[in-house]
Amino acid sequence: MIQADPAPQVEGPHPLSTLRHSVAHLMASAVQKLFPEAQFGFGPSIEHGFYYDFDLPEQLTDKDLRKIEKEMRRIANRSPKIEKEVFTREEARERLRSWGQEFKIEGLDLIPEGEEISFYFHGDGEDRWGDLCEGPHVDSLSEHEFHFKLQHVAGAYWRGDEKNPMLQRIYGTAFWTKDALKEHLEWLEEVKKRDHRKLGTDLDLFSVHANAGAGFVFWHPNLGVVRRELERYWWDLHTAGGYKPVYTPHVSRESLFAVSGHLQNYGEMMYAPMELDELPYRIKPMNCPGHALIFKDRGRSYRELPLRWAELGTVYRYERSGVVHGMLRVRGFTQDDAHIFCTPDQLADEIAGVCRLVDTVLTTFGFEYKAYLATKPAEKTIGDDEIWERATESLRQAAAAVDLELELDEGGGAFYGPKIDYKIKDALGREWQNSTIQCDFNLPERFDLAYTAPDGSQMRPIMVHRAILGSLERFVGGLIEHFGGKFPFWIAPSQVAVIPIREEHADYARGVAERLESELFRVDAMLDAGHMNKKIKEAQRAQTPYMLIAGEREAEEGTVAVRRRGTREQVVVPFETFLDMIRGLRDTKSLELPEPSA
RNA sequence: GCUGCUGUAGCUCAGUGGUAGAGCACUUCCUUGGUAAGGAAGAGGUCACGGGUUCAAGUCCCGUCAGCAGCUCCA
Repeated sequence: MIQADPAPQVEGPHPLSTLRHSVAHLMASAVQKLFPEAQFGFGPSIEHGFYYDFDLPEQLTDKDLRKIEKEMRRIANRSPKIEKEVFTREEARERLRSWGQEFKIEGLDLIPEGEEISFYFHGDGEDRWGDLCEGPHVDSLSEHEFHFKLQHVAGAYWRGDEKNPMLQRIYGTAFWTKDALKEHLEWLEEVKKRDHRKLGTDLDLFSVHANAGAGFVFWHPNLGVVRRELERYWWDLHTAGGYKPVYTPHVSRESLFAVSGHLQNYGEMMYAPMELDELPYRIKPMNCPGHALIFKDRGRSYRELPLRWAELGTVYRYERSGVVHGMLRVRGFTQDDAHIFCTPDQLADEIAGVCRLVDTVLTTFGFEYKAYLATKPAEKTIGDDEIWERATESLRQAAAAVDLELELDEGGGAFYGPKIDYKIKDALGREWQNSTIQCDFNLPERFDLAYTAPDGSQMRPIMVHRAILGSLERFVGGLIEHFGGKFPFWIAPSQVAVIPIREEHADYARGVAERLESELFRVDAMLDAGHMNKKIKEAQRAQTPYMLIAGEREAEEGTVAVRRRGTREQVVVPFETFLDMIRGLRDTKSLELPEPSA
């Protein structure tokens, strides 16, 4: 995963965000010049640039963007100053009305009473243009002091509400120097190359099919290997962590989801019922009801708790057609789900255990993450204040116990309990939620779960939902981008390519390949009569971590010429030395790809 | 779901209402090569799908499906 936009945030006379906001104004004035009927929405600076929303009589195309850029340059060439003017609310309203800017008038009404109301103007004569805006802005718009590019146009709802009309949004970016802009654009190209959808095709990892439906992922053998290694690792960790495997059906009677409440609260995300023997059945959107049924199957004692049950459970959810995205947002996916049934006293320890597990897994893949504590929402919650406070405190304690820093997400909890969410970043710098730890007071109540306490009374357990990878689809999609297709040795689809120099060396090469295979390494034995150079190229293309090239000398000495992914140099070492090295890489799940030392 | 764009060979993409194209990949033969493209020949197509306009549709129109950039919503 690309860590961050490497474009240097070159020090200009103002912060980059101020420049970008001013360029957004410049763009808006150019748009008004070209489309006098334009209505204006909002036009802020954003992480990598800026946008401005317009209501226009015609649909913009990329061609229009070039025209607008040209007009922006013409205006900027006159080095217009940007000037601020303070208005009273009534003056502002009057001005906006005279300009016929309905959206802006709505914007004016959003400004709280007592706050300063300002306009920013730039340009002279016919070019004069002003906008209701709190600023700040750069002093002047001279084209020699900054560089910009308009990137694309997209629809966006007025004030982000899908009930409102849709405006046209133009995205652009701006920097103080030409080099910084260039570097940013190159970074965007790099991001595109690492897109998991592109690599998914290039490396033969996965596919989706119009004929199967949007949002359903087909894992090809190469990615199947990655998944299987990941699952093996996951089960090893969970077995060691005291989790027991459970398996629950994909389809259940609808009444189960009425008990769990999913039908009422989550119904629009669920697939339509199917009828069997005149009863409605549903495909599961979550695994928790099944786990609750297992808990409830017999009486439970406090002596059994905590119970930790894990399932790689495949669920199906209806996602709106416009939101599906490669492997990152799909309609059928497998959660690395587990539920912990425990007493309130055990909660903090259990949470701490999960936090440790999350850290172990995310660190193994070199992910950086942030954790958020999501607390009780303002309304519509279940459970009394005391249990909320106690659970929230347990989450805090647990985090403190494992030195996990929590950012507060006030009121961001589920209606059924507080939670800790983890977020990692993808190649575009977008944050994706993967790991989550959620306390649930609701489901135990709905299913009337109980255990017998030491005093013989029936007590309600707390149920902790937790996922570490989130879903295998999203996590692996993230992994592809994180590593740019260059998987670490232990999960790489093909780990070692074996290439004889000439056909007569194929016997020695075959011996090498068979020895590797006997130790369960994944070997691409390229033993046919083709050209060595072609095989090297093919192994490079496939991102195979190591190539072993064997000719006469190697066959005589029992060595291999090792060529490491991403390099052109070879190191000749005894085959046994290489074997020892890769055993170590596999066993330690190393992220490194070292050169063997002779 | 909404706005806009796109859909031609495995991949990347040309294609002006009148015979379906290129490069790479693939197959076969030749080449026996010490670290990223040796040579020749061949095969490969429901131009996403359905309807319409037209003497004639990959090309124009409508619909459906899928993809892309966003908005909105989520693992």
